[in-house]
Amino acid sequence: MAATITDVAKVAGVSKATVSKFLNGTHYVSQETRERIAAAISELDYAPNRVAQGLSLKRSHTIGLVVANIGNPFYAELIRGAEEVAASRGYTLLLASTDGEPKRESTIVNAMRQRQVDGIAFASVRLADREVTALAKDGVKVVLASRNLPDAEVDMVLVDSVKGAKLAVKHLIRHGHKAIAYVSGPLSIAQFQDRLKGWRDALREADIHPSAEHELSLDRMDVEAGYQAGLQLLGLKERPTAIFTATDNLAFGIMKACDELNLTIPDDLALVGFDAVPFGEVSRSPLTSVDGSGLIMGQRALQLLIDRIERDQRAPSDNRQVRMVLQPTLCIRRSCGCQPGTEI
Amino acid sequence: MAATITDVAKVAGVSKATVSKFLNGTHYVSQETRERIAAAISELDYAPNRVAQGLSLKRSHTIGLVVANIGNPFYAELIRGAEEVAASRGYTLLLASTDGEPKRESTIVNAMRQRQVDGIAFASVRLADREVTALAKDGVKVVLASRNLPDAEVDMVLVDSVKGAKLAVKHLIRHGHKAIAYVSGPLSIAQFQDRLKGWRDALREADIHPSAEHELSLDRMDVEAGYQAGLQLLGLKERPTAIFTATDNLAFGIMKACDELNLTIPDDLALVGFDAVPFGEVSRSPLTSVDGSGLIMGQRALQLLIDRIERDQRAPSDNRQVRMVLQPTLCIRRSCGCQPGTEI
DNA sequence: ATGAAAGCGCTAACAC
DNA sequence: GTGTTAGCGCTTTCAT
Repeated sequence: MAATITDVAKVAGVSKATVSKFLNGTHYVSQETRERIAAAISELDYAPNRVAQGLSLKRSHTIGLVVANIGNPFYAELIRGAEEVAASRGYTLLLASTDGEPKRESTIVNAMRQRQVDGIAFASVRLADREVTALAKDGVKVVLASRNLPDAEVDMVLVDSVKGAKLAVKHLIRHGHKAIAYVSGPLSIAQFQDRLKGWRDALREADIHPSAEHELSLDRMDVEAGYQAGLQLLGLKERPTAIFTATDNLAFGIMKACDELNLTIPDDLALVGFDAVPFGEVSRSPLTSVDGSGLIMGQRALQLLIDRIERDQRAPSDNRQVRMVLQPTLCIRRSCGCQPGTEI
Repeated sequence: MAATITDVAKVAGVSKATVSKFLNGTHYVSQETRERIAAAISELDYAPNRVAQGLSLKRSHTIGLVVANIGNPFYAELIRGAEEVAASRGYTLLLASTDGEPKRESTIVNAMRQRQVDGIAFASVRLADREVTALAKDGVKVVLASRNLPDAEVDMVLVDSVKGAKLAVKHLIRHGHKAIAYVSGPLSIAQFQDRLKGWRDALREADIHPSAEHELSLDRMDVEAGYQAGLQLLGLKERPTAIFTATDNLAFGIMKACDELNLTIPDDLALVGFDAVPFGEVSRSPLTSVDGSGLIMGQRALQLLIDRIERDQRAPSDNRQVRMVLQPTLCIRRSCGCQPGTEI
């Protein structure tokens, strides 16, 4: 149905090779034949078949993006950023979501490799450091977005989680809180470890010793999980007066729990999240949150990845690993107890 | 680097053709050679190159999904549904977002065609009916998800918007409201026209004659747009006591406006949205909304599309167009004025 | 400056 | 049952 390079060549009265050269500007083509080819192309409405091109060139101009859960607004933002730079640089995204299942993850990686993606961006890794490193060694260009595998030898972009958590907790302390709980995502994820550390450090520096019951780690990070955690925490004898959560979704769940228990935020409970998803602006109580910039992370990750892919074209096996760490800021709204105009 | 079918053939001591036959189960292969091939495959860790396969078969097992804006949770849900069935049926998704720009849309379509996608699912079309029809005639399998192009001859799955809107407005009327405004997305989109019609019909049936000022149509559908609309509507002398919005995002914006004006939902203003995105559960006021089921729409759309793609393999050019229309339900929370336990 | 030919990895007749 | 061959649409030496 669609025209091929052979059709164009025929119509223009030249060889496929010449058309190809014209198309890629790789060799000189005389003014006259250039015009004939151009005419043929527009006459036939020809567009190169990227699949064939890919087979020949061994480059698909396609990048795999794997996220844990598209429904989580943090990933949605990240995808948005990724898609934006991919498109602007002539790549398209193959999207897949793991739903947190490690098994799905390797299935996905295989599927992507078979499709000859030029690289893979992971916004979700359950794979071990060594598996990721193995991938990279195997020639697959990899970048980690918002995930920290300390020992994996691949590029990554992440937010300084320790610092972010300290920002959050110190802010809560400044509001006068002492009983500040931490609700975490899976501790197998380094970023959540870091946030835990930030929480601990901030408390220690203020000479506060948290009750063991106030440190909770969940294995999911959806609203429902946060809700359960909220119920648990708020049912304690020693009830926390403030909670810091590892992600906004978890904070939203806590809001739901407060709702049910007729607790008011921030009066009965102060709350600070992590990610600063846009939606926090219109959540039950406007959510104060550490800005992890999903959007920017998605953008940077793809830039890094594409840079590496294209660099590798001419200077194969360049091994400088880059770890880009973004500085977090606190996005202050009202769930922390601040009043408009009188932020502290 | 990666092993090819030729390598496998060599190691197994057979021809490529035989390996291919084994792989696709398309011809009989003797028990013995089957074992030799299997051994070779696992020894070499071979996986077929889908690009080469695609070139030969003219099928990429890839489907393009184009949405307006990934950041909108409605689309996020739709993508989730789409990804789920695509993956389960062995396809992967090429994702692109238009940001509402019609120009980006045709760029995207071209890019996807060059990549030989087996079909395209549009969750966003600014293209005219005839362009979409042209695409279909041109052999591209197309499905519309949550978009209604009345004259396009392609499959579509959508929610009954007229009915959904009536559900919403009647509910508001039952709550005693008479001054019920409608905040719409772009009226160039048929679904929003339908929601407008539903609003009008419901009012007319109740013998209510809406003020012209209470019908607002926006050209974007983000929270910010809703916020502006809210400010405008709530600044009116004849202030509405209830608002029905064409999408949840718009409703969230209105909540923000209420916040700023110190208006309480549902006491000062009742609100009903459309889409029932999960987040409505934890929005400023739990949002009552027409359930448009983004998730289901994404699933169904991909099923339809894949069915058509695969059907077309054996019975080319089957032209029965299918329009699947989902029945909306009202997801009652609290922004409409209902109390837990006493829904009306 | 242009063309002929081989090759990318796979499938599909058609022989044997 | 299995192998030979040609071909999918493109790029790329290597000649000319």
